[in-house]
Amino acid sequence: MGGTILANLKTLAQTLGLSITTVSRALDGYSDVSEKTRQRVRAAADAAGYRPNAAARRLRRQRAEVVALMLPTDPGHFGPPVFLAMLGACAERLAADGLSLMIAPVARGQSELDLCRRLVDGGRVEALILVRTKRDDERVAFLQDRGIPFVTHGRTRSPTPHAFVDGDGREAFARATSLFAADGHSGIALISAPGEYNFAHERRCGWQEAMSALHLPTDLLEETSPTEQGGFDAALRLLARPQAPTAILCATDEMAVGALRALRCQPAGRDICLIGHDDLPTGAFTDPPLTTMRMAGDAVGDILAASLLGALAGEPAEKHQTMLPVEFVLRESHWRRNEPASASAFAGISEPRPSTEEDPR
Amino acid sequence: MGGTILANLKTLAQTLGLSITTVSRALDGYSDVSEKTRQRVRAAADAAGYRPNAAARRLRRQRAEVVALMLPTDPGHFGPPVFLAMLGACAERLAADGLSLMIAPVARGQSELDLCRRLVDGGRVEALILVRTKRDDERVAFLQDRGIPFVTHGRTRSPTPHAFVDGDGREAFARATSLFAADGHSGIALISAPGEYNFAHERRCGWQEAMSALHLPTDLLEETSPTEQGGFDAALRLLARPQAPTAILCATDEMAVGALRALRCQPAGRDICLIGHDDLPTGAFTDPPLTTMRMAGDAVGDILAASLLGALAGEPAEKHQTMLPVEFVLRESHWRRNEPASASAFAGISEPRPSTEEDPR
DNA sequence: TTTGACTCCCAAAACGTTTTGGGTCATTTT
DNA sequence: AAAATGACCCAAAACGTTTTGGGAGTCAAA
Repeated sequence: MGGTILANLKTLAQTLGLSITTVSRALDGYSDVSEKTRQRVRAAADAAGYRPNAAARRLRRQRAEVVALMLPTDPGHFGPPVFLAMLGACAERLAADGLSLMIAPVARGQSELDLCRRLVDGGRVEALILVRTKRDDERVAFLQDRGIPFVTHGRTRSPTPHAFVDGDGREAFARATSLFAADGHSGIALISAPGEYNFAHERRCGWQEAMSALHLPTDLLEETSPTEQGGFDAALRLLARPQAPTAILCATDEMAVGALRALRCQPAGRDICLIGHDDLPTGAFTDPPLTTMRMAGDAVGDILAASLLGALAGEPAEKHQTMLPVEFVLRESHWRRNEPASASAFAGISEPRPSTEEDPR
Repeated sequence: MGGTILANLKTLAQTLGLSITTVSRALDGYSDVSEKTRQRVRAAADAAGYRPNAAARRLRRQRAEVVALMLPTDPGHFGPPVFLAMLGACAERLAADGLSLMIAPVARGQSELDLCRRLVDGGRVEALILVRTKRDDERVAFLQDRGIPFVTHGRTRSPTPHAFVDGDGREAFARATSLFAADGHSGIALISAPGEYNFAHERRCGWQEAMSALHLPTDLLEETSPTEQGGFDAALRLLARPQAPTAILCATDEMAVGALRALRCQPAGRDICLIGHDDLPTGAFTDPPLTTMRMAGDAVGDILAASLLGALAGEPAEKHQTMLPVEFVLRESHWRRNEPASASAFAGISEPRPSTEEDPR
């Protein structure tokens, strides 16, 4: 119960018979105040429940002490399951360094760049976290031009390097394609998300490169919105082709769930193999259970925060470019139902450690 | 384009040959600057990309312009599916009123009250959003004592009223209990979450009151942690009782999913009816698909923000106490598998509008 | 001419910190 | 005895804004 509503340096100084300067320096641990008075000040400050006023400190220090995370609100948004945990971990790590995490949703009809500007120009933020990067992301260019530290979740094609955390979707989709081929598939389709998104581009490249290396045609491609509906529609279109695929890769699990539903509708669809990406919890319960992939490393939020702190400390961007491996989560949708699962080429790959969605039995 | 890195009122004033005061007032639309100069100022400000420095403004105005949402990080956390959308909507609504939403996770080993104090005392926040309230929530008492505006997601037992948004879990659980009874059940169990949480208490009361009204015993009760594992364990314990229940109510879907798994393990379990609460997406895919309930009204985030703005404007708390009805989401887990679904008393209740998880067929 | 009203502008005082550039003693060194 | 060193402390300036309390003109009414 400190008593008074506000506790200033001024009131503290008056109470103690010291100057504001001395009180401030005492609390900040400068060496030019005696040990005795330092303790006296600490005690008084604690008793009064004193906390330096954030606005005043930020004004004087010219540091916002805030980092914003730009939250996309459009469909195919950043997937909930990991996201919230990531957010929490990130905020927690940042808080340990005196930084607050604020959520900046892009308002309807507002451009992401505008929001970026608003945040930076008002001195409201000191650094930014960008998710769902585009290949050519105008926010990245802007921030680099302005010299504002930032880290992205997902790479970009920016000529000047920047800090990022990303999964190796290209390698993962190439691997999945090869494994499908090893299982005897030759018509391997890709349901891709819009190519402007970097993650979609990478995954498509992985599929394309693997198909080319296998001398298989790369025309079994559908690009659609990264939503369940998009996946549903795209799968129907694939099935309607004269040469329908026997295996499908989906850029995201959300799309994969939609595709799976489409496959269940069509008699020819039930035998088609399918793999998604993201490890949405829902995938464990689809029919058949969805085989998928996920970025390894549970602490993406942590890495994001650490990289940002590095960028803030002026460390070179190259030191904070984290590529996380992508690991498979094998369930059932990837193997041909008329053959034993153990005969699949996928059966040879190493199993990931159990996910948190594990059956508690 | 703008040119210089910083744009002050000072530099603007110098450029225009005006005083700082005039520039400031012109931009704020005061009536005591001429229309001509106002336009001149606007133009110059826009050209320079001027935005008032947030820290300075906040210092002068003694307003943080920030509201924090305390994010629980412990198990049985706030459910992802609604949460992220809610967060975004809330932030968006607040931004429209010039407020930023910051995420304040309670760090490991830190008390929620401490965090509250830290936020308030440093003038870092102007108002707070509390989720997962306890019946006797120390944060509520603290904030009321300090006169800090806040809104909670979930009620509390606080003697002085405060703004909240909550679902009527008591009524919903009572109704579910009655409907189970109408279906011929007499052994209706409740797997409850810790009673210190207000939502858990309400739901338990609903069940208890309905059971008492029906002259049924209320000893088929298990209290456990609000996690999948908790639900799993509790269901096993219920099955092991001499008088096992024939129907089970679960305080949350997460617990219900665990319980469902437990029921599948036991031969006697497969005939037991079960209902959860929260409408987790996962529930649509469990075996059997989970019947559940959810808070109606898609715009909880919006209401939360609006109530907070009301509280900030000094409006009486009573004006911002929103009780949302809870609606059923009927799938399969609630009816006796050996009878037609249409024979169930549940079949008589009105169907909710389709959820976003609807099959796109 | 004085008075008042009205229009447009401004100097200066906050807001609460941090930091610069000393200042005042006492103690030691020349 | 004078000068230098060290240990403590402080006044005042900045950070960039908003707001208070006028001040200078102009014009119309007394």
